[in-house]
Amino acid sequence: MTVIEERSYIEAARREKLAALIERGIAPFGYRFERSHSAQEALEAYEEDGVEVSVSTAGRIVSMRPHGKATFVHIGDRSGKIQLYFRRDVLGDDGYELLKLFDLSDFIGVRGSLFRTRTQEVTIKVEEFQLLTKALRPLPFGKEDAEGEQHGGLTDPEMRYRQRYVDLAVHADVREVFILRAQVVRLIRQFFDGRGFIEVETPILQPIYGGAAASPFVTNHRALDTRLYLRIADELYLKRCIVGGLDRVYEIGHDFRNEGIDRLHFPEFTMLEFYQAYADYNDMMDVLEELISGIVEQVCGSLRIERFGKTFDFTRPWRRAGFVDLVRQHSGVDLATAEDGELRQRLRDRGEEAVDEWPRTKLIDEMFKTFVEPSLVQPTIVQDHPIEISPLAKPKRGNPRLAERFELLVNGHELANAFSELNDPDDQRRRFEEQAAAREAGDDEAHQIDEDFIRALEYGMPPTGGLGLGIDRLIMLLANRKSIRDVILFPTMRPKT
RNA sequence: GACCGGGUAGCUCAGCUGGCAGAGCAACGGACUUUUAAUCCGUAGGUCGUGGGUUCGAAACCCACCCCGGUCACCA
Repeated sequence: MTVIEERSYIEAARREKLAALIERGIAPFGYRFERSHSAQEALEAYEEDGVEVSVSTAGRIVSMRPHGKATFVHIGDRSGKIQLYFRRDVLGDDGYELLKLFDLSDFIGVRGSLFRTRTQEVTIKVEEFQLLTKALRPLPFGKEDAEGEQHGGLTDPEMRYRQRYVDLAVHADVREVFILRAQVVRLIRQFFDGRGFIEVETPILQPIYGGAAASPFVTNHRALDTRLYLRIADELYLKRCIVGGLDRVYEIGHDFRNEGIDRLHFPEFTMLEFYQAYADYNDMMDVLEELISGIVEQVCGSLRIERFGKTFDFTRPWRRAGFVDLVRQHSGVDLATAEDGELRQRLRDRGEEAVDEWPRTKLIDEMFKTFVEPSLVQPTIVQDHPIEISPLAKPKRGNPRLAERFELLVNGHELANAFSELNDPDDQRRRFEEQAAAREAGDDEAHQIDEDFIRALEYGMPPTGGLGLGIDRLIMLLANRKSIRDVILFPTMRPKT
């Protein structure tokens, strides 16, 4: 009893109804219900007045308008909403009285026939109904007026992320984002399966992390008494698959990077990586264009899409531009000849601080991010990065100071990164050693030396093109969402104390 | 990590220069058989993020802390 007294008066009222239901022998948490139609299907099944169409459907009560001896209720499922009409003279006194024990958010199942109300809304005239689940907490359903304007509802971002189930239950457009996400992932799998790729799963817990420049999460395996890292990329294991003769592989999975959180970054995110033997980075550009333009067209119905108040055109071919050329055009600096001091000065002029501690690799990267990235709105392939910032890519044919690498940028954000994969084990060892030296010098995001990976390359890896694509950022673009958290179902939050 | 903004009823929010903690929706009771932000009458509902301080008096002012958002930093 004290427990109930400590609850809010609203929950207490629902608990009282729960008790009243049990007293009447009604199970408040049902087992199943046979539906003949979803809400949407029921709306479509209506023919005309006088034609009897009987339907059984179920859903959550999202609005209720009692009028004495008749009551209007809307229930919703994933397909949409439908109105129910309960009449005392149809359901009998006892049956109709039961409605008073129902609340917003309860799940019910109904059977009845379709008709149109005076206001022309297709509605089920309920002949039988049953409670399927009693909700003990109310969902904050707002109200929608005639103009479709929302009143009330749920806006607190903290609750929307912490209790995503509430956000989903209340906002159809949030459900749409995750339905779209599932559709995109399905299209990706179809794309690669249709091209002779096989989907593989590589370790998430790794004794040595690599394949990107990032800080890892560290954990411990008790039985092996060993330190393990959560992967920051799939890359090095997928290339081992190529060494082993799998020829074309892809993986869709989570990578983990122990970094800050902002609109574009989240420590646990979804990456697609694929590797194709006997291909180079030019082939990867074609594959990527085909993949992305195909998804955009199938999901959005057009290659030109309006997002974030801009128009993006994914019609092939996309613009292609050289990394060094772009930096020269936007900053006047030639990375081939510029000294570190000049780069530092240019960045300092742009308000960057702490530039004195940055190694050259970081300076190059920042030059691009600061001067070039914001201006690349339309899909752009940026290619041929300086080799020192690309330790896993082959040198460019004809210019060994550059790497056969490209990134796809859309709306000033990196979406994908690809190489002609470095397959010379001695060169790979030298690159790792440079990385190790950088680590010594304090760059704790530089690669560790992965001896097993080098050994794999020594057995011989065919020429291979590889690519990584951030799924979350792709979904953000397609779903028109500004924050990566809006495309992740349950974003980790700091625990409440 | 730094700075800015926020945390008040179940939800959305107001609360001025310190003076009895409010509204709409939701809830509860009543009326109402085609309503749809239903309407009408009535009732109840609060650890004002937490802990200290100033004051006759603090939701408001001061200090510390917690949580969220944004910007920056970090982050290919």
